[in-house]
Amino acid sequence: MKELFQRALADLAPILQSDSYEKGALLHQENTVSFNVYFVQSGALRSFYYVDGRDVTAHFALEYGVVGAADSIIRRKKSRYNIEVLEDCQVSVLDYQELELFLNQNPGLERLARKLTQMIYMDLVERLEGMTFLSAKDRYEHLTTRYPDITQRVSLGHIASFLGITPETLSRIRGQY
Amino acid sequence: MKELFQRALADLAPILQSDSYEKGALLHQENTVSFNVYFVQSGALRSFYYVDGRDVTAHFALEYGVVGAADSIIRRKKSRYNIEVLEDCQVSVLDYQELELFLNQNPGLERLARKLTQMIYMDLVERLEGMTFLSAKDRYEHLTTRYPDITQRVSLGHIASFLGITPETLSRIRGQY
DNA sequence: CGCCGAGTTGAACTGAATCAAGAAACGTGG
DNA sequence: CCACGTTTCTTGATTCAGTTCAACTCGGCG
Repeated sequence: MKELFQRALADLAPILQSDSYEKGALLHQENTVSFNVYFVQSGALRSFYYVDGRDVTAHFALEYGVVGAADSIIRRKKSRYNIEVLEDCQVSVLDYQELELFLNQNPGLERLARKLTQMIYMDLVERLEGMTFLSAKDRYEHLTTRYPDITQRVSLGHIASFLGITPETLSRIRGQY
Repeated sequence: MKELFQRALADLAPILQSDSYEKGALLHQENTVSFNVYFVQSGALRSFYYVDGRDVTAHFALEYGVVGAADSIIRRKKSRYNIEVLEDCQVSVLDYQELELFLNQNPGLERLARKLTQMIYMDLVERLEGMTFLSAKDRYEHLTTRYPDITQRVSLGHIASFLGITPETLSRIRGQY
């Protein structure tokens, strides 16, 4: 992922914009349209949505991660997601519509764009598989194996909803060591 | 999806190959490499993999659906998936590597390819969300709403594993009407 | 200090899994 | 076309992972 990320930053530089945000900032609000894709250089963000009043984390983006309102970008409609800064961060922002124009003029970059999408896709496939047949504990361990420092960096409540369990269950899982 | 599917068939015709297969055929076997993408014109297929001996359906592809060994295509490695014909079917087969060459020569089709990928992606997003906070019953109802005839066409065991529940639970859900 | 949100702990409850036994449906060969 | 075996589906009893609700602890911050 990291190499691809770096290449994307380099090759898309002409249409990228660097920005930094503070913890707590809301980069995108549900029910609005946004074509922004954030490439995270440092810090941590998450996207989340509400399910009957309950805040559910859809995705975490740490260093070399990417986050955006995928539904808005793809369907060109208002998004169900919010994007929040969890740690002061430095990001490169890409406007997806600009990207499409840029790709028209630089077809040589199409392959890179495709690869990036594919990585994001495979990530989701893995998560889906985890959700269908792993126990809460196994899902937690899988997450911490992939992102060992995540528990130090984001609140356990957010991790719990990301894993599809309650904060209480997560606490008990963590307790049994 | 349907319109996009039709456009893809038309625009990619030069590199597509029509084929038909009988129920029971195994179009792809795990631990082998395959770059084939099947566009389903009629009939039904599924992809599945094994989790400690248990057969788990990853994806169904009915009319206007698409199926392939995504992991093999993306990572260019042996796949964990099998692809099986559930109903006699007519498909258009696309070799993903050929597609990439074809796209180099026809950059005008890049956008179509991207859209197709995006649809597939959003499908997965929805499924993931369903898995994280819907009950077994709700997931079943969601599936039958989207594909009303699926219960007549594919075995309940396959549907159960697709939904991440046991056949017994599915049977009970269906019984309570 | 004292509050407040985040995390923990406990007890009761519940949705779904498991194990086990039958009942249908299904296709294959006589 | 029927009989048989196999696979698929159903039903029941029990167990278990995870939820819910409620109370309590802790660390930071006004």
